[in-house]
Amino acid sequence: MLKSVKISVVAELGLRERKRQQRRQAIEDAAIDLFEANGFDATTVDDIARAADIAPRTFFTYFPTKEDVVLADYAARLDRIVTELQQRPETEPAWAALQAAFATVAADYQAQRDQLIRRFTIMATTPSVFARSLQLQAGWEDTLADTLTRRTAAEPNDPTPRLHAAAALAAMRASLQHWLRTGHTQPLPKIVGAAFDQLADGLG
Amino acid sequence: MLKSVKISVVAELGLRERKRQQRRQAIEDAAIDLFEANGFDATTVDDIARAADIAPRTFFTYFPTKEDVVLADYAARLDRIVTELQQRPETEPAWAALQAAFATVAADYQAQRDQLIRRFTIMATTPSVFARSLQLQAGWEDTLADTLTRRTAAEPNDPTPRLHAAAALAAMRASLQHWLRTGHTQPLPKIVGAAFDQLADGLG
DNA sequence: GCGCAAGATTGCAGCAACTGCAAGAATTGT
DNA sequence: ACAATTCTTGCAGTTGCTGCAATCTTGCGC
Repeated sequence: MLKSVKISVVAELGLRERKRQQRRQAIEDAAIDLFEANGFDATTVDDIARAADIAPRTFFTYFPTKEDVVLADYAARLDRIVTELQQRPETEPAWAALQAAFATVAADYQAQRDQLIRRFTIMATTPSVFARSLQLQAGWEDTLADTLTRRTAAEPNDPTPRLHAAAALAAMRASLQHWLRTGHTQPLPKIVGAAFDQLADGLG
Repeated sequence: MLKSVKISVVAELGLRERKRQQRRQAIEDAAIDLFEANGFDATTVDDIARAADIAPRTFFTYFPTKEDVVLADYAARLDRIVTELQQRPETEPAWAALQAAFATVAADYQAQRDQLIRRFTIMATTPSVFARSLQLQAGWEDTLADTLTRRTAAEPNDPTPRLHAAAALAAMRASLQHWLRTGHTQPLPKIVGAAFDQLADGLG
């Protein structure tokens, strides 16, 4: 009976898939706890496996690298931005559309504040994790640039979309850093909005 | 006699230092050749050591990671930018000063075209090298933001200098990518200048 | 020139991330 | 209940990178 309730609520996921998600969550939780307690580098994959009650080998069927545990839902975030971007009216200028898309992500961040701060803190203090996040962001830049190129019907080699994408990500990154440094007192969407405005108005 | 000539020309470096630089160069050359021939990942440090005629262990007294061979003089480049930036008149607006500083680096790049293209090509096709370069650039961003903060006498928590630094690096990166993609036909300084202008004029 | 101090190279042993492979266990549809 | 599919796991191996201690090379004062 419990089962039938769950199934009806959870949109009919098989036992397999449900277990998989549970396990993934268990690994994440165990890993983040260990990273906070002992530091990222001092925590081995074997440690995580022990804490999450799986075989060490199994870890790598859930995450490609140790770093990716910290950045678990980065990929989903990009999808979100691209979707928002594509839903913006075609007549809107590229930069305004970007600003709107990033505003929703900033709101997401703000809503999941505590979750994210734990992860960002690990990221900010662990070079290898930080490097991995930059690598993922570079992938975002490519995708965003492509999306903008298509949106604005620019020539394939026009550098403008890429510059827009790069500037937007830079604004987001600078804003996040400022948000964390100032103890996340101001609301993140406001900071991000201000950064975008500053770039829109020109830096000269 | 050859020796005495060399010494007088090379500003009197000791035998020790000269040998060190030769060896470093030998490692770099051997490594880049192997990377191009077989790919970065398929080349082991042992391979490089063998080709450069050193012990494997010695490699790591010259380069902290395998990736750093490809990015050998990245650090020197940052010094260059910061020095240029500090020599700009204090009255000049921050963005204009940044533009001038990056213009000289763009000219350097253009001058060392062939050398750099080999390295950039490896970088662009090897995720781990690319990640490492982003990591180094993040360090630049910190240094540049600090320099600008001091220059403009901004409050320590003012996000503007960081935004400027991030935007400048984004412009440089986007320009470089465009330069490479278009077969480095246009002069790099021109591309970089245009990107800076675009940001100066505003993206709105 | 000679010998001693400083610095560089090297070999060894070891750790940890990650991979391919194949055997065994669980889950699924019938 | 059985067969097919998929997932977990153990094993063995590769590679990057590190600390340490021995050995060799260079620099320098005499």
